[in-house]
Amino acid sequence: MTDSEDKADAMFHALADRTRRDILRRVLAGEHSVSTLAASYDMSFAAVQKHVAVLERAGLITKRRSGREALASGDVEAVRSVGSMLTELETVWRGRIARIDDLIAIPDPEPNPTERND
Amino acid sequence: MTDSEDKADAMFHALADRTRRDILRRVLAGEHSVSTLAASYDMSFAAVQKHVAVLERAGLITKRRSGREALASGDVEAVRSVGSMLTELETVWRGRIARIDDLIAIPDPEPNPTERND
DNA sequence: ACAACATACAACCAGTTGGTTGTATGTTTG
DNA sequence: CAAACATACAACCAACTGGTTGTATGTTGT
Repeated sequence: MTDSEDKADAMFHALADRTRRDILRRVLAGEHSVSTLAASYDMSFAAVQKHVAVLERAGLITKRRSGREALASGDVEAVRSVGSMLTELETVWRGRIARIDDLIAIPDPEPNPTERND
Repeated sequence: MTDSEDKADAMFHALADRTRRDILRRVLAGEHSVSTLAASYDMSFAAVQKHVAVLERAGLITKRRSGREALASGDVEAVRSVGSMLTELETVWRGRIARIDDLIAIPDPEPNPTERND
Protein backbone atom coordinates (compact mmCIF):
# COMPACT_ATOMS: atom_id res chain seq x y z
CA MET A 1 0.00 0.00 0.00
CA THR A 2 1.14 3.54 -0.66
CA ASP A 3 2.31 5.72 2.19
CA SER A 4 -0.16 8.23 3.62
CA GLU A 5 2.30 11.03 2.91
CA ASP A 6 2.32 9.97 -0.75
CA LYS A 7 -1.45 10.29 -0.68
CA ALA A 8 -1.20 13.77 0.81
CA ASP A 9 1.38 14.78 -1.81
CA ALA A 10 -0.93 13.61 -4.59
CA MET A 11 -4.03 15.29 -3.18
CA PHE A 12 -2.46 18.67 -2.52
CA HIS A 13 -0.71 18.54 -5.87
CA ALA A 14 -4.00 17.78 -7.60
CA LEU A 15 -5.60 20.75 -5.87
CA ALA A 16 -2.75 23.10 -6.77
CA ASP A 17 -4.14 23.89 -10.23
CA ARG A 18 -7.16 26.10 -10.84
CA THR A 19 -8.41 24.06 -13.79
CA ARG A 20 -8.38 20.94 -11.66
CA ARG A 21 -10.10 22.69 -8.75
CA ASP A 22 -12.76 23.87 -11.20
CA ILE A 23 -13.21 20.37 -12.61
CA LEU A 24 -13.49 19.04 -9.07
CA ARG A 25 -16.19 21.61 -8.25
CA ARG A 26 -18.20 20.55 -11.29
CA VAL A 27 -17.98 16.83 -10.67
CA LEU A 28 -18.81 17.33 -7.00
CA ALA A 29 -21.98 19.05 -8.14
CA GLY A 30 -22.81 16.13 -10.42
CA GLU A 31 -21.49 13.52 -12.86
CA HIS A 32 -19.94 14.84 -16.06
CA SER A 33 -18.39 13.10 -19.03
CA VAL A 34 -14.80 13.99 -19.85
CA SER A 35 -15.78 15.60 -23.15
CA THR A 36 -18.51 17.67 -21.49
CA LEU A 37 -15.88 18.94 -19.08
CA ALA A 38 -13.39 19.51 -21.89
CA ALA A 39 -15.90 21.73 -23.70
CA SER A 40 -15.72 24.20 -20.81
CA TYR A 41 -12.03 24.96 -21.08
CA ASP A 42 -9.85 26.71 -23.60
CA MET A 43 -7.49 23.78 -24.04
CA SER A 44 -7.34 20.49 -25.87
CA PHE A 45 -9.43 17.47 -24.93
CA ALA A 46 -6.23 15.59 -24.09
CA ALA A 47 -5.15 18.29 -21.63
CA VAL A 48 -8.45 18.10 -19.75
CA GLN A 49 -8.25 14.33 -19.85
CA LYS A 50 -4.86 14.53 -18.13
CA HIS A 51 -6.23 16.83 -15.44
CA VAL A 52 -9.04 14.36 -14.80
CA ALA A 53 -6.45 11.57 -14.57
CA VAL A 54 -4.46 13.54 -11.96
CA LEU A 55 -7.61 14.04 -9.89
CA GLU A 56 -8.47 10.38 -10.23
CA ARG A 57 -5.00 9.17 -9.22
CA ALA A 58 -5.24 11.43 -6.15
CA GLY A 59 -8.52 9.72 -5.28
CA LEU A 60 -10.47 12.98 -5.41
CA ILE A 61 -12.75 11.75 -8.18
CA THR A 62 -13.89 8.41 -9.55
CA LYS A 63 -14.79 7.46 -13.09
CA ARG A 64 -17.34 4.98 -14.32
CA ARG A 65 -17.97 3.80 -17.85
CA SER A 66 -21.32 4.28 -19.54
CA GLY A 67 -21.18 3.19 -23.15
CA ARG A 68 -18.65 5.35 -24.91
CA GLU A 69 -18.59 7.97 -22.19
CA ALA A 70 -16.47 8.13 -19.04
CA LEU A 71 -18.48 9.77 -16.30
CA ALA A 72 -16.54 11.49 -13.54
CA SER A 73 -17.86 12.07 -10.03
CA GLY A 74 -16.29 13.95 -7.12
CA ASP A 75 -15.51 12.02 -3.96
CA VAL A 76 -16.53 14.23 -1.06
CA GLU A 77 -14.97 11.88 1.51
CA ALA A 78 -11.57 12.42 -0.08
CA VAL A 79 -12.06 16.19 0.06
CA ARG A 80 -12.92 15.87 3.73
CA SER A 81 -9.79 13.80 4.37
CA VAL A 82 -7.71 16.69 3.01
CA GLY A 83 -9.58 18.97 5.39
CA SER A 84 -8.69 16.66 8.26
CA MET A 85 -5.00 17.00 7.52
CA LEU A 86 -5.35 20.76 7.87
CA THR A 87 -7.31 20.38 11.08
CA GLU A 88 -4.49 18.24 12.40
CA LEU A 89 -2.09 21.09 11.66
CA GLU A 90 -4.33 23.48 13.56
CA THR A 91 -4.23 21.10 16.49
CA VAL A 92 -0.45 21.31 16.54
CA TRP A 93 -0.80 25.08 16.64
CA ARG A 94 -3.20 24.90 19.57
CA GLY A 95 -0.46 22.97 21.37
CA ARG A 96 1.75 26.03 21.02
CA ILE A 97 -0.87 28.26 22.59
CA ALA A 98 -1.35 25.79 25.43
CA ARG A 99 2.40 25.87 26.06
CA ILE A 100 2.38 29.68 26.11
CA ASP A 101 -0.46 29.52 28.64
CA ASP A 102 1.71 27.23 30.77
CA LEU A 103 4.52 29.78 30.73
CA ILE A 104 2.17 32.54 31.80
CA ALA A 105 0.73 30.28 34.47
CA ILE A 106 4.12 29.47 36.03
CA PRO A 107 4.10 32.25 38.71
CA ASP A 108 0.62 31.21 39.78
CA PRO A 109 0.84 28.44 42.42
CA GLU A 110 -2.93 27.74 42.12
CA PRO A 111 -3.69 26.05 38.73
CA ASN A 112 -6.79 28.00 37.64
CA PRO A 113 -9.46 26.52 35.34
CA THR A 114 -7.81 27.29 32.00
CA GLU A 115 -8.74 30.57 30.35
CA ARG A 116 -8.82 30.41 26.56
CA ASN A 117 -7.65 33.18 24.26
CA ASP A 118 -8.54 32.44 20.64
CA MET B 1 -3.33 42.59 -5.75
CA THR B 2 -2.88 39.00 -6.83
CA ASP B 3 -5.89 36.94 -7.77
CA SER B 4 -7.40 34.69 -5.09
CA GLU B 5 -6.93 31.70 -7.39
CA ASP B 6 -3.21 32.54 -7.56
CA LYS B 7 -3.20 32.44 -3.78
CA ALA B 8 -4.92 29.07 -3.78
CA ASP B 9 -2.43 27.73 -6.34
CA ALA B 10 0.47 28.87 -4.17
CA MET B 11 -0.96 27.48 -0.93
CA PHE B 12 -1.87 24.05 -2.28
CA HIS B 13 1.44 23.85 -4.10
CA ALA B 14 3.30 24.72 -0.91
CA LEU B 15 1.42 21.95 0.92
CA ALA B 16 2.10 19.38 -1.81
CA ASP B 17 5.53 18.46 -0.45
CA ARG B 18 6.09 16.39 2.69
CA THR B 19 9.18 18.30 3.76
CA ARG B 20 7.26 21.57 3.59
CA ARG B 21 4.30 20.10 5.47
CA ASP B 22 6.72 18.92 8.15
CA ILE B 23 8.36 22.34 8.37
CA LEU B 24 4.92 23.92 8.64
CA ARG B 25 4.00 21.57 11.49
CA ARG B 26 7.13 22.54 13.39
CA VAL B 27 6.76 26.27 12.96
CA LEU B 28 3.08 26.07 13.87
CA ALA B 29 4.17 24.46 17.13
CA GLY B 30 6.67 27.25 17.73
CA GLU B 31 9.24 29.61 16.21
CA HIS B 32 12.30 27.99 14.68
CA SER B 33 15.34 29.44 12.96
CA VAL B 34 16.04 28.27 9.43
CA SER B 35 19.24 26.50 10.44
CA THR B 36 17.52 24.72 13.32
CA LEU B 37 14.97 23.48 10.80
CA ALA B 38 17.67 22.57 8.29
CA ALA B 39 19.41 20.38 10.90
CA SER B 40 16.35 18.10 10.91
CA TYR B 41 16.48 17.11 7.27
CA ASP B 42 18.83 15.10 5.15
CA MET B 43 19.39 17.83 2.59
CA SER B 44 21.44 21.00 2.21
CA PHE B 45 20.73 24.17 4.15
CA ALA B 46 19.95 25.94 0.87
CA ALA B 47 17.30 23.35 -0.01
CA VAL B 48 15.51 23.84 3.31
CA GLN B 49 15.84 27.59 2.89
CA LYS B 50 14.04 27.32 -0.45
CA HIS B 51 11.24 25.27 1.11
CA VAL B 52 10.83 27.93 3.78
CA ALA B 53 10.71 30.57 1.04
CA VAL B 54 7.94 28.67 -0.79
CA LEU B 55 5.90 28.49 2.43
CA GLU B 56 6.51 32.17 3.07
CA ARG B 57 5.49 33.24 -0.46
CA ALA B 58 2.30 31.22 -0.03
CA GLY B 59 1.60 33.15 3.16
CA LEU B 60 1.58 30.02 5.31
CA ILE B 61 4.47 31.18 7.46
CA THR B 62 6.10 34.49 8.38
CA LYS B 63 9.73 35.24 9.16
CA ARG B 64 11.19 37.77 11.52
CA ARG B 65 14.80 38.75 12.04
CA SER B 66 16.52 38.36 15.38
CA GLY B 67 20.21 39.15 15.15
CA ARG B 68 21.75 36.75 12.70
CA GLU B 69 18.86 34.35 12.84
CA ALA B 70 15.67 34.28 10.78
CA LEU B 71 12.85 32.96 12.93
CA ALA B 72 9.94 31.33 11.13
CA SER B 73 6.43 31.05 12.55
CA GLY B 74 3.36 29.29 11.14
CA ASP B 75 0.29 31.37 10.30
CA VAL B 76 -2.71 29.43 11.51
CA GLU B 77 -5.15 31.84 9.86
CA ALA B 78 -3.67 30.99 6.47
CA VAL B 79 -4.05 27.28 7.20
CA ARG B 80 -7.68 27.91 8.11
CA SER B 81 -8.25 29.79 4.86
CA VAL B 82 -7.13 26.71 2.94
CA GLY B 83 -9.60 24.72 5.00
CA SER B 84 -12.34 27.15 4.02
CA MET B 85 -11.71 26.51 0.35
CA LEU B 86 -12.28 22.82 0.94
CA THR B 87 -15.43 23.53 2.94
CA GLU B 88 -16.67 25.56 0.00
CA LEU B 89 -16.15 22.52 -2.24
CA GLU B 90 -18.14 20.42 0.20
CA THR B 91 -20.93 22.97 -0.02
CA VAL B 92 -21.06 22.51 -3.77
CA TRP B 93 -21.40 18.79 -3.15
CA ARG B 94 -24.26 19.35 -0.70
CA GLY B 95 -25.98 21.18 -3.55
CA ARG B 96 -25.91 17.94 -5.52
CA ILE B 97 -27.58 16.05 -2.71
CA ALA B 98 -30.20 18.78 -2.38
CA ARG B 99 -30.92 18.44 -6.09
CA ILE B 100 -31.31 14.68 -5.75
CA ASP B 101 -33.77 15.33 -2.93
CA ASP B 102 -35.67 17.62 -5.28
CA LEU B 103 -35.96 14.81 -7.82
CA ILE B 104 -37.31 12.48 -5.17
CA ALA B 105 -39.67 15.25 -4.06
CA ILE B 106 -41.12 15.81 -7.56
CA PRO B 107 -44.40 13.96 -6.91
CA ASP B 108 -45.17 16.52 -4.16
CA PRO B 109 -47.24 19.35 -5.71
CA GLU B 110 -46.93 21.62 -2.65
CA PRO B 111 -43.47 23.35 -2.51
CA ASN B 112 -42.65 23.01 1.18
CA PRO B 113 -40.41 25.44 3.12
CA THR B 114 -37.07 23.77 2.38
CA GLU B 115 -36.16 20.93 4.71
CA ARG B 116 -32.47 20.35 5.34
CA ASN B 117 -30.88 16.95 5.70
CA ASP B 118 -27.34 17.11 7.09
C1' DA C 1 -21.09 -0.97 -43.03
C1' DC C 2 -19.62 3.51 -42.12
C1' DA C 3 -19.18 8.01 -40.32
C1' DA C 4 -19.09 10.57 -36.23
C1' DC C 5 -18.17 10.52 -31.47
C1' DA C 6 -15.67 9.60 -26.86
C1' DT C 7 -11.85 8.04 -24.95
C1' DA C 8 -7.02 6.58 -24.26
C1' DC C 9 -2.32 7.08 -24.77
C1' DA C 10 2.34 8.09 -26.77
C1' DA C 11 5.73 11.46 -28.18
C1' DC C 12 7.25 15.85 -27.95
C1' DC C 13 8.36 20.62 -25.97
C1' DA C 14 9.06 24.72 -22.97
C1' DG C 15 8.82 26.07 -18.29
C1' DT C 16 9.01 24.86 -13.38
C1' DT C 17 10.61 22.24 -9.40
C1' DG C 18 13.66 20.31 -6.01
C1' DG C 19 17.91 19.47 -5.31
C1' DT C 20 23.10 20.70 -5.59
C1' DT C 21 27.50 23.78 -4.93
C1' DG C 22 29.63 28.13 -4.56
C1' DT C 23 29.96 32.90 -3.23
C1' DA C 24 28.76 37.13 -0.64
C1' DT C 25 27.09 39.54 3.37
C1' DG C 26 25.93 40.47 7.99
C1' DT C 27 26.39 38.95 13.26
C1' DT C 28 28.48 36.92 17.38
C1' DT C 29 32.14 35.59 20.09
C1' DG C 30 36.99 34.69 21.60
C1' DC D 1 40.18 41.92 14.46
C1' DA D 2 39.48 37.18 13.04
C1' DA D 3 37.02 32.95 13.06
C1' DA D 4 32.76 30.78 13.18
C1' DC D 5 27.96 31.11 12.38
C1' DA D 6 23.35 32.21 9.95
C1' DT D 7 21.49 33.72 6.06
C1' DA D 8 20.77 34.96 1.19
C1' DC D 9 21.14 34.19 -3.50
C1' DA D 10 22.95 32.81 -8.16
C1' DA D 11 24.02 29.17 -11.41
C1' DC D 12 23.48 24.74 -12.66
C1' DC D 13 21.10 20.08 -13.43
C1' DA D 14 17.82 16.08 -13.76
C1' DA D 15 13.09 15.17 -13.30
C1' DC D 16 8.46 16.57 -13.59
C1' DT D 17 4.45 19.53 -15.29
C1' DG D 18 1.11 21.27 -18.33
C1' DG D 19 0.35 21.87 -22.59
C1' DT D 20 0.41 20.29 -27.71
C1' DT D 21 -0.53 16.93 -31.87
C1' DG D 22 -1.17 12.46 -33.67
C1' DT D 23 -2.77 7.75 -33.65
C1' DA D 24 -5.52 3.75 -32.08
C1' DT D 25 -9.63 1.65 -30.17
C1' DG D 26 -14.22 1.06 -28.90
C1' DT D 27 -19.40 2.88 -29.29
C1' DT D 28 -23.49 4.97 -31.53
C1' DG D 29 -26.64 6.20 -34.97
C1' DT D 30 -28.13 6.10 -39.95
